[in-house]
Amino acid sequence: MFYQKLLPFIQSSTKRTYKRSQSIYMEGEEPQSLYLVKSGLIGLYHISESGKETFLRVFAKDSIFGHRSYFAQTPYHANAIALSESEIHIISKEQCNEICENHPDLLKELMKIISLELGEAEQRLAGLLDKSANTRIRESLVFLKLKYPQKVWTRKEVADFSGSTLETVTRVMTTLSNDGLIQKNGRDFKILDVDKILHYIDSAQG
Amino acid sequence: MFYQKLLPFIQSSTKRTYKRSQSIYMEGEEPQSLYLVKSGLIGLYHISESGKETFLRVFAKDSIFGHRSYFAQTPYHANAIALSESEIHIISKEQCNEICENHPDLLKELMKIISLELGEAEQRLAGLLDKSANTRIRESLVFLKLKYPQKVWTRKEVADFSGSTLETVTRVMTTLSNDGLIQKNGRDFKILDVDKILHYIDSAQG
DNA sequence: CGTTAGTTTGAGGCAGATCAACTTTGGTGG
DNA sequence: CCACCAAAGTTGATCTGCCTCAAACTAACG
Repeated sequence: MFYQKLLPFIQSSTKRTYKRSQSIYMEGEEPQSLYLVKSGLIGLYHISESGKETFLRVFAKDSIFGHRSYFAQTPYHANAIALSESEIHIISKEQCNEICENHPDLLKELMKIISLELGEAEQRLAGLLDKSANTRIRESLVFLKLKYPQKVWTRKEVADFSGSTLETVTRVMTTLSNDGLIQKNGRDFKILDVDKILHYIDSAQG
Repeated sequence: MFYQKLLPFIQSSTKRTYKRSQSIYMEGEEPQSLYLVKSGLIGLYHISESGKETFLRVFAKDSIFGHRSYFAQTPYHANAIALSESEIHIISKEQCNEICENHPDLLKELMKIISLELGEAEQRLAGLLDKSANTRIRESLVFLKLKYPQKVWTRKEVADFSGSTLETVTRVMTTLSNDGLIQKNGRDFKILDVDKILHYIDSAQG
């Protein structure tokens, strides 16, 4: 795996800790390094002038981030924010260059990662146009909670990820809970029936 | 530039011609090659089960496509369709492998291309959520027509690119034409005042 | 010129955003 | 351990952008 191959470079790298809501980098800044998540959860957010927040990507243990801007050679197009207490390895530009020059296998691995990310982004782009908010919210609940079960996802985070609002997320969750498809525990929740959540007949689109 | 570096590999590659609306590859197929546009215009489309078409990317002279699926090692996630008569070089999987193994500079170049594409996709994703259809249509008109002026863009193509409908595109274009910001010539149109088109006060969002 | 693909215009409806007021949760410190 | 309070969640009522459906029109090409 990618992370394994990267290990030798991490030995000599800086490690930093971030608390929830702390920013690792901000849109517009020049990329100076790559980041590797050692523990915790990082969210990549786009924030528009009007203040609308869009939750673009999640990074968990062993994921890298900051790679897009590094290779595009453009300023960051979004903000990286800790979603929970996180430890991050910071890989310097010099180390990155060394990797690129002398480790084509790692480069190819990175290529695969970014290709998958582009696929996901375009899939979501299309989904925003042909799926109802209700459907997107249900898919996001399943995706986020099954992939990162330890995290207590807020309604706002689900809303920003699904492209909706926290009020609408609340309403969908209330319905799902009443139908016994999820179980609410305080602010947290549990997925009870993945299939029914995803195949729920959405009156908005049959 | 990328295209220049790729030239040696193209000499021995197959060349094919596609008519407007002809498909180069379809979603779900296994990637067998990379494609390089020699002339014409290619559109990458996602088509949902309900039939909704989303226009993801445009490829003009000297752009490659098919690279995302090739490196992600997944089936194509979208359809590549000729938007006008086009000549395409087809670079075989074997040649691709050879490039990856022995030409890290080309690989890094590809990395940059795909990083920029991911940035654009995520920018558009966020735009769908915080900009009105009206704004997105005006931006798309400017982007598509200024970047590819020779192409007579249909209302449907603009709609699929902006995430809207052809009726709404028609209405926006009628307004812009009445205000003297674009000039309609039959089915084609000309951009007259980029700044005013983009800074148009959208009553929907100020 | 006939035919098809593309465009225009109108009328109607609704998903879900927005605004607002209230309740609950869970961490903090006295 | 309890009281407090900021952060998060709930619920209701309203409003609208623009999608959808429908029907008539026109460009462009063989």
